[in-house]
Amino acid sequence: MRVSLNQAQRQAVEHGDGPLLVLSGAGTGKTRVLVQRIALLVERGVAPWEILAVTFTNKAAQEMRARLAELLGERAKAMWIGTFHATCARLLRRWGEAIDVPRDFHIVDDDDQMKIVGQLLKDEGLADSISPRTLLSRFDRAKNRGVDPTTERLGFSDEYVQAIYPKYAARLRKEHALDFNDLLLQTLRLLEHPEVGPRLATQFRHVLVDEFQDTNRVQYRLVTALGGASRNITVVGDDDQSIYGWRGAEPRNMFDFERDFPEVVVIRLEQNYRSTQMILDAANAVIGKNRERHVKHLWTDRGGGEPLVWHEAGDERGEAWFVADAIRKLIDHEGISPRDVAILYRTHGQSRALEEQLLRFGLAAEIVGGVGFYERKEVKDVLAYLRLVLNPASDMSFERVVNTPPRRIGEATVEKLRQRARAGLTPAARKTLGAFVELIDGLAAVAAAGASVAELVIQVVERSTYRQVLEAEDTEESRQRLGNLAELVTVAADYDDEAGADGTVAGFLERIALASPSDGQLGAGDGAEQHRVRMTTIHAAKGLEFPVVFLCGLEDGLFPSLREREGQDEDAQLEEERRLAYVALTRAMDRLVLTAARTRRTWGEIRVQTPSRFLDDIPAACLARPRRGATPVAAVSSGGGWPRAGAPAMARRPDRPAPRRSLGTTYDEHDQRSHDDDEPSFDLDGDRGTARLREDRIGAGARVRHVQFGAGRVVDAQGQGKDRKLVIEFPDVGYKTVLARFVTTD
DNA sequence: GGGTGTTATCTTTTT
DNA sequence: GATAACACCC
Repeated sequence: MRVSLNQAQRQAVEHGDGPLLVLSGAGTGKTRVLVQRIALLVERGVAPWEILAVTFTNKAAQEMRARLAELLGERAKAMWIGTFHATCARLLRRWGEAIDVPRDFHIVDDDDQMKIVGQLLKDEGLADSISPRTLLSRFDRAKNRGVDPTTERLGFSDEYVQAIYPKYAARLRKEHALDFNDLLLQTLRLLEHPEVGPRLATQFRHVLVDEFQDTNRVQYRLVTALGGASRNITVVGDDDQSIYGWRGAEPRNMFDFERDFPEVVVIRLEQNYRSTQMILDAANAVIGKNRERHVKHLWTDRGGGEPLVWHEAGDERGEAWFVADAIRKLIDHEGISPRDVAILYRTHGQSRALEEQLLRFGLAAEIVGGVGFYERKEVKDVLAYLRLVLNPASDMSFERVVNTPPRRIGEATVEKLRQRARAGLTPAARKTLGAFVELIDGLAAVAAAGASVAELVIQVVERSTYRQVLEAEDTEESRQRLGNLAELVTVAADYDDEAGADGTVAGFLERIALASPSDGQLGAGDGAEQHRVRMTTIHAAKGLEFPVVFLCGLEDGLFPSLREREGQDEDAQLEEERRLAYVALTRAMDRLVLTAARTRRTWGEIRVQTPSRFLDDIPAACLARPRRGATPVAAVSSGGGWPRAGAPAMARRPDRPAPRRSLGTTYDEHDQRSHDDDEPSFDLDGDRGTARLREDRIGAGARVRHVQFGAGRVVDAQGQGKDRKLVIEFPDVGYKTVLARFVTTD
């Protein structure tokens, strides 16, 4: 760690009592400031347990704790360091009973929420009216602001919210469950409790908040309430990096803080220690287009730097090929470590093509986020067993596993139980249910006998016959699942080791509930991560830095995402995307490569893409691109090496009249040929171009074969691509409408 | 009640 | 392309 601090940093570190607002641009060393400041507070006599540091992600919390442990040793352990949600869970666990939050509450994740809401919608006969996801986002939108969804009077409240939310809340109460927002809201209520509130407000002599621009209204109130007594609140943030508006973040909180704490000392960190001037110039130019911002003057004494490389490939595989090839050469010829390289993208869906090509080039990737370990079905099943052992009254857990693995208890039986119509059960069902109850009782006995969490997990997998069933299946997938369950045992064993005598099943479940899926990623500590290129969404990359950054998928519609979002106007949305671009660009220390694909396959559909409008904002002098005709490889490495500053290239939109927002355009063969002429080297498989739009070629008169109905003749066809429907006359079954992708042409 | 095959839907982004 | 929901058949 750099020990020396610049003047502004020093001022922030040494600030004494009273509110402090640190406006810190990207790469200006805010984490260092926070850590040093906390260390100094302890040196000055503040007890570790009187310090509360709130971060946004578990990763950030872990890192902060680790750095403080280096400086302070054991004392770091007693500090309150965690995410908002983890901190609130801890407070509620300790004090929640004062406001009737049950001591044994558990936390429901998105999946559970969706299931509950889906079921309620079905019960009310509204399943076709609104999707659970939309409804949940409406709940959240109110709750993010501390408003009860049913009393919301500001416009977006509607009959569905009115109908379902009370039932949803009741359901959670019954299950002793809180959702993520409830954690925050209940803690806020706790702070209003006449006895507990004042006590909590004085417990922390110093409250410090990282990424303050991403706090929502409820979190703002939490911070000011928790630090209210001493007014020793330090908030650190950068409104240009506010990228969680969709989650209710209000960057405005930064200004409100100044208003609510007039004596606040404001310090600006503007010297960037991370990136070259070239990278900063590009990033500043992009963010400069935003209107709603506090203008900052980021500067660096790392002058110059290499221009950004821009490459547009034919399709996403070509893009991935370019990236993988470039990384391979950086490692082989320039001594770059895989660990120094990050591939960033807008959505998780982009990762697959990239990973495939990396593999082809012998490069291992660590994908952060995506389909997380704790979201796997088998893992959730076993966790549901644990929850059921803990709380036999949990209907949600019961319904999840009563027939998992299948033991002949079907929907009909479950429905009877729901109706409390036990009398109507068939004798067979009774017997099976009895056995299930015995299974759970047996597991409870194991737990009561003092088994470790890991042992209990093993018992669940064994006694539920999960292992036997998966072993009998013996497919690639079942082996994978078995492996995941083995991994879960390891995770539990780690927890046992760490928590020691304090470890409980409940503690284990809570840790998992609060962990983001990406926190469950494996491979930590085996040394292999040193050899892995990191791949992550831009959101998950916030706060990180890498010597070399590849930013992929710079295409309008993908990045910026132009997807409509309820409750946020288009301009605000675009500004947030632009901030996201700013975050992405400023992750890079030395080298930055921007890529796009002219066509991209999404949802099995090929679309023509246009380069991102953000590219237009990057000054031409900051961009280089491989010479036309040269293989893209040459530009990045090998012979020509990395492009030099002043390379005579600039980003241009394609001059063909591609419609700017051409998201619905289907791909055609001419397009493909012309692209392939451009970049013949990308065709590695030799299987491209075959059967691309096979479906569209099937029209009236075609002879086709269907797996079920046999051979037939097409009499009519409608739609295109994967949605193309055919009306087929089959000699045996008559006319049938069938999707074109389900028939073969012999 | 369960298995199979067909169809609809899906994607931002995270605690 | 993948997966969850659904319809149909045993």
